[in-house]
Amino acid sequence: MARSAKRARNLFPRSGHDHAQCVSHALGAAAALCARAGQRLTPLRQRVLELVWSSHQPVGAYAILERLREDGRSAAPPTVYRALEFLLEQGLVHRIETLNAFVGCAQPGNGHLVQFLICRKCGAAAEVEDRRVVEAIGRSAAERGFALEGRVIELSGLCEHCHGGRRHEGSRAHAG
Amino acid sequence: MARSAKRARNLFPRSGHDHAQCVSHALGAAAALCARAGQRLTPLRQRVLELVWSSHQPVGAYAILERLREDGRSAAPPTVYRALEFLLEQGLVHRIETLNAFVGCAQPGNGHLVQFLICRKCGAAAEVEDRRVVEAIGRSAAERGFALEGRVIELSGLCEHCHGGRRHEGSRAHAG
DNA sequence: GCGAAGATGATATATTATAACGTATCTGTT
DNA sequence: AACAGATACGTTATAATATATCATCTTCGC
Repeated sequence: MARSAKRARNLFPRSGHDHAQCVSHALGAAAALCARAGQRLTPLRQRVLELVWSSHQPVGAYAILERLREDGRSAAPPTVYRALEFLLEQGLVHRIETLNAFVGCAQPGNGHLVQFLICRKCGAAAEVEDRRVVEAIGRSAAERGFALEGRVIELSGLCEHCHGGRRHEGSRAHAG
Repeated sequence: MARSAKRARNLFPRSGHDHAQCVSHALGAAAALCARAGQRLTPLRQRVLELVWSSHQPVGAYAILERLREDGRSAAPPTVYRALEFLLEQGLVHRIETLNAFVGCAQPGNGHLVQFLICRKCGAAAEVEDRRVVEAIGRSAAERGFALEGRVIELSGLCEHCHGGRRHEGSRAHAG
């Protein structure tokens, strides 16, 4: 299934990781996807995407707005929200409901059904796509006669770097 | 065990159901729980709880505020938010993140880990507690070295009453 | 009744998000 | 190149949601 390579990816990158590469990878993928979809990744939209990717912590719309103004642009809330709306539609960013904030999509173009792990200490949000979770939720909804359309699954806690590296309590997994 | 009786409960009550009973049941359970916990369910808090329970649709804080004012009370946003904070702490109401709104807890005092099914047509939110979903999520987090603390699981779609009674269709879904 | 803790009142403001309308830019066609 | 329609962006105003702060009142244990 060629999944093992993907699992090796760092969910919560270490603070020392090469973040410039995260950004350039995301921007490259976005450009490719928009080109394929016939959508216009304008300079403004690209810049907003870049700002969303400025870290692995979800970013608020007004934080993005400030940064745009620091760029010297004239920008107002709709400037940011419209760009974000576009990026959400293209699947390039996700909205984190519990934070009213936005984070770059780690696997754009996958048509994925994702969950988020959100560390309350470092603030980072990791995108996870666990088939078993998606299936359990799908079954749960179906059994109750509910025609499922959208899923918001946001899990808070402490990431691997923020809780002393102790392994979880209760399940058998080796990981890493 | 002894779950089957509970499963018979209507997730999404019919429009014709006896809602007064939902409310009085909720208020009674709340009074009992607060008494046991040594917490004060003041008239204001009780009234806010009653307003949250005014339907099975999540209610916004400002809608509650208006109703309080219609009661003749002097009320301001903090009035409502403080009461809601109390009710959330006691597990008597839930916050629906995707709606910025609040809904009564169907099973208070259970220490439950719940999911919500939210109908985009009728607006009702049903509280679900599916062990398999909770377990799948717990395993997913644990395998990734994430110390799970909080779960927000909000599923949108059409409830049994709003999609013609058809049973689910394989649950194909959109990207995020 | 007294003092401390808790709850509410009241004012102000912060934060997040959208409506509405005008202008500019891009795209495809002639 | 000129045009027309569609799309994107600028701008102003305002809506919707949430919290900070301090004063007052109530309740509870003593």
